[in-house]
Amino acid sequence: MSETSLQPSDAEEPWTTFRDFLASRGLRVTNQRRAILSAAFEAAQHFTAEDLLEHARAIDPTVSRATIYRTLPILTDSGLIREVDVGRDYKYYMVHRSTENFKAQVICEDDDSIHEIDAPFMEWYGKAVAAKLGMEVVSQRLQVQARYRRDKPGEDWDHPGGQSSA
Amino acid sequence: MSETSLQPSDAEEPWTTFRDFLASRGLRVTNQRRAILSAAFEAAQHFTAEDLLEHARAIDPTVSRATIYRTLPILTDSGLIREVDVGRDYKYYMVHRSTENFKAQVICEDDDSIHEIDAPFMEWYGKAVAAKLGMEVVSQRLQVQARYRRDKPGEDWDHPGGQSSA
DNA sequence: CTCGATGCAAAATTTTTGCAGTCCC
DNA sequence: GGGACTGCAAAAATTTTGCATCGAG
Repeated sequence: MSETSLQPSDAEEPWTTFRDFLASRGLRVTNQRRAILSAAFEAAQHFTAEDLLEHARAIDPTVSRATIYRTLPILTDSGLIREVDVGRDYKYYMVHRSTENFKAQVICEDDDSIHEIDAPFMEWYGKAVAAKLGMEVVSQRLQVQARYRRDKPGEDWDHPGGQSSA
Repeated sequence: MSETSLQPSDAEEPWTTFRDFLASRGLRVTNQRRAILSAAFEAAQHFTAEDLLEHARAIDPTVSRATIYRTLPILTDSGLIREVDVGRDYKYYMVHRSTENFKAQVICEDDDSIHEIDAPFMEWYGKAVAAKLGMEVVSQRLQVQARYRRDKPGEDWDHPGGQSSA
């Protein structure tokens, strides 16, 4: 599908969205929040609170761990960031690239990279299942844990270039 | 509580499996491990390590928190227990009822109950997607977070009666 | 100015680990 | 009897919170 993966304008959109969201909640725009947002969107893959702290500090050294933890819920509420559970450890987050299409996540166990695949009918399926139980869908995800058959190295924060959208 | 509360044979099978698994690994059979296994299978829903400790102690008061944490990995390795991520807190585990069919999990946000629904074609889909990426599936899950439209109370450990398998 | 936001550090939670005693095989 | 297993308690690791100060609007 049309994937405007990395374009200068991409850095604008999240910020606009975030700024509007803050305004709508009567929250304030601060340098720390801006730095945290930027750091999150610089991440090629999922990240932990600690990862985010490190990268946000690279942008604004005054960012503290407490602020990271206080900002993360705001970001998830805004829909810009999403929680995911990759490994079995801490909490992981990742940028919510598209709100439009439902994506299946293929999580590579070799390098923990995440590939997002369009799976539109999946969304329909979830709704049907929930409806059968008399419920309504809040969110859903299809996660496939898999591993490469050949050694294709994955890209993380520190290894730019990694992009995955089949 | 009583051991064979649900079905007489149900209490046997997991234990046989577990015993064999322990033997295959050269691990020993202890009262604590037996109590922990029983407690896990008494759970109607998912549970945390702390929940498991409480219920295991009801069976064998000598069970310690450390042993719970040391046994949990063994249980997951054996395939009898499975990790799930329901809310956003601690680790949750639940009994791995069926290895046969792929199940979609409908997680109710109102009461955190989990309904497992057969979704066989989902498995096929995951395999296809992974194959397209040159990977092979290790495991997969479809989780649907939903909420009731009417207040249908959920069943937890202490509230027997809750069963869900559509 | 006003009140939200932040940093720091202490606290709260969940999970892990060292050690000495216990008990399965 | 040997070595795995356990309980206890201290330690780690992650996330939360109180308080004084700072800064956005």
